Amino acid sequence: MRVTLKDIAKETNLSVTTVSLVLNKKECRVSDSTRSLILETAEKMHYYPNQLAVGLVKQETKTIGLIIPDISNHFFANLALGIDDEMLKHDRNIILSNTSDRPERDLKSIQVLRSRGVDAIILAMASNIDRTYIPSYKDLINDSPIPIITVDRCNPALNCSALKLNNKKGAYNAVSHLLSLGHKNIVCITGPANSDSTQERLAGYEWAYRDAGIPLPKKYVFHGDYLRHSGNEATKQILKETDATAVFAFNDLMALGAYHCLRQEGLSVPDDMSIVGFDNIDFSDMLEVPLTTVNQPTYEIGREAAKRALLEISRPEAEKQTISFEPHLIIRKSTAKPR
Amino acid sequence: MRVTLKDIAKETNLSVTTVSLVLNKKECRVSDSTRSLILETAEKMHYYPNQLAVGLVKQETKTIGLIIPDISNHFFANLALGIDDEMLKHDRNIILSNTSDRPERDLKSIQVLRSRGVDAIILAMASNIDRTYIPSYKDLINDSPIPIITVDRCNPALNCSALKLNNKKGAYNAVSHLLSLGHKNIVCITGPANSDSTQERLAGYEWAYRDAGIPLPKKYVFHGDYLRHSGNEATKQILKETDATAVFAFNDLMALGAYHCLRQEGLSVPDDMSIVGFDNIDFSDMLEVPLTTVNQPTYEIGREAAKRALLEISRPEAEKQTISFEPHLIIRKSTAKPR
DNA sequence: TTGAAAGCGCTAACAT
DNA sequence: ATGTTAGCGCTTTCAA
Repeated sequence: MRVTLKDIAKETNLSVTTVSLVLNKKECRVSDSTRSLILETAEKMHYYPNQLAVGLVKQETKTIGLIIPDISNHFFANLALGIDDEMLKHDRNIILSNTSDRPERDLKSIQVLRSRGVDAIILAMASNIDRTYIPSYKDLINDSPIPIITVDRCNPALNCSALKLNNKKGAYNAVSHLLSLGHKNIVCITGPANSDSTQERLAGYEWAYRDAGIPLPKKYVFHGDYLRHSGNEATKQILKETDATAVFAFNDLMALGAYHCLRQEGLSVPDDMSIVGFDNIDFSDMLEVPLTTVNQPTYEIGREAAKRALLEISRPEAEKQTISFEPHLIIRKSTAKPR
Repeated sequence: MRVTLKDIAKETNLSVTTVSLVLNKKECRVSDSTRSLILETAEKMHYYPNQLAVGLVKQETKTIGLIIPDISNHFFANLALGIDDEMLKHDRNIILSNTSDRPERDLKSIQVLRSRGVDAIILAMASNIDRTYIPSYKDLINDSPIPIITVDRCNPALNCSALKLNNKKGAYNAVSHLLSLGHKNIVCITGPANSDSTQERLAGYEWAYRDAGIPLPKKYVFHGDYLRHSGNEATKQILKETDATAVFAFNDLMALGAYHCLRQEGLSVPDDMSIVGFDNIDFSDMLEVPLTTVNQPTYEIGREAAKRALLEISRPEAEKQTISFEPHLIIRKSTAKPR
């Protein structure tokens, strides 16, 4: 059995109250002599408080729930790191919940984490949420007794603060860069059609063309699934069906697939084909031809989400807020003038 | 305020005891009618138990602490995933603690997690632990009231179960492969000199040479720090100072650095130089020349660590155990006969 | 078949 | 300056 307040009280012949007061550094009352006596015996007996008990009475656990699709994904790992670093500063811990991108697990996790008394939840929702799930999310999130902050992915029906990259602007930047190099026929490799980010990036693509006053190519949408292989396949199709001079892959993994396909075909990047990615994962600057890509400040988003959670914990009446991060195009070697 | 047992008791005109009994599925006692009444009102009122309270009385929180150096590192992220997946099956959650590879944070985290009542801790210690820290680790870990399982890194002075890859064997396999291709002059790019894994892999290297009855090269140790850049620098040095035909990098990141250096010098892999890595990170098979490397079954190690933790929770008297994972060399395109 | 009461370890309002 | 008491939400003996 661990050492408790009671043990220390007994040892020092003082009351539990006094011990508690001292150990919680409430300066008031208590003489210096008792104070130091208590401090010493606590030290000696290796006392440390039972946070379960503290949490039970204070109704606050100094604990935050983090729900994400896949911790092994570079994006979410960095997000988690940002959150944890920020929480550490505030002596809070995070309880991790990995959903394998399954909506029903999002919902279950929210319940479980609440059961565990977390003070707030940071949620990166599953990507493939079909309509039928939305009401359940709404039930759980709108009017939640604790703050819930969504990151990366959100849904307009949800009444909660949200932090995410301005995907549309990111895509706009990427495509504008290609257009300004002189490319006219730029094609996309998208993510899953029903994902928010795909829609937003596609809108950014079209916006860039409109803005430049250049007509859209006849066919420019090639579907991928955010995994590398799909980038490879889509590129094959692109080579067969179009005379595109540039490819905008909606993430770096698919851009990598495109590289592979082009190499197989004996084509060179960027001489035969320019490529832009999205995400700026670690490896995009370690490639033989470093990849031009849109940076996602994942770690920063994590930190800001943590800060926002903290704020809403201390001020539950605070207005829900949507915080948008501005994308930044990193120009490397995979883009050049068409020849 | 959340719905409590008491609320349900009041609503149904039953006692808290009965409600608790039913909701915990203790089949005994209780008539079918009261049972269903309770079940229904619990459902209706959206009751879910306060795990803090449960934990307090049961002295078990169904919660596991995970202490790792860096969740954004592919290795630890996969480890965490394995652990979480396994824990999910057993309705347990993990509390994450990121240490930035700082030993003092390891120690602090152990305390904090205990304070939070975790039932066990899985610990991947900081890599740069100098002697002065060992006693503190011993104090905290040996005779810990809860099981502590170390993964990846351990220390012989610690009395706890440990899971890790057989690094020596991994290095042996890698170097034997190169030797069998006909390479005689194979050099290493190591990790930090004071790290366990570096020592073990170096021993494996030498073992392979001994085993093959081939004399060791005059100079074969080049120091790196497990980061990419150091692989690049070491390779420059290797080209200048040796006539090696193969490089064994102690991790994939440094192997990547070696690739870059060789390309800069206009040399080709594997024609001019064979390269073997260690870890098998995602990207090692996405390179222009896919990397031959030693696989670490990180996810599996995580799952096994979780299982071990569970076992020691249920049987605290169980003998501490050291579990070694057998490495597996993945032969890709970066190794060939010397020419 | 059901309930009362004690207690897990702690905090905080209220005495003294 | 210090102690008494109640209670956070739950489980669990023991009693009815």
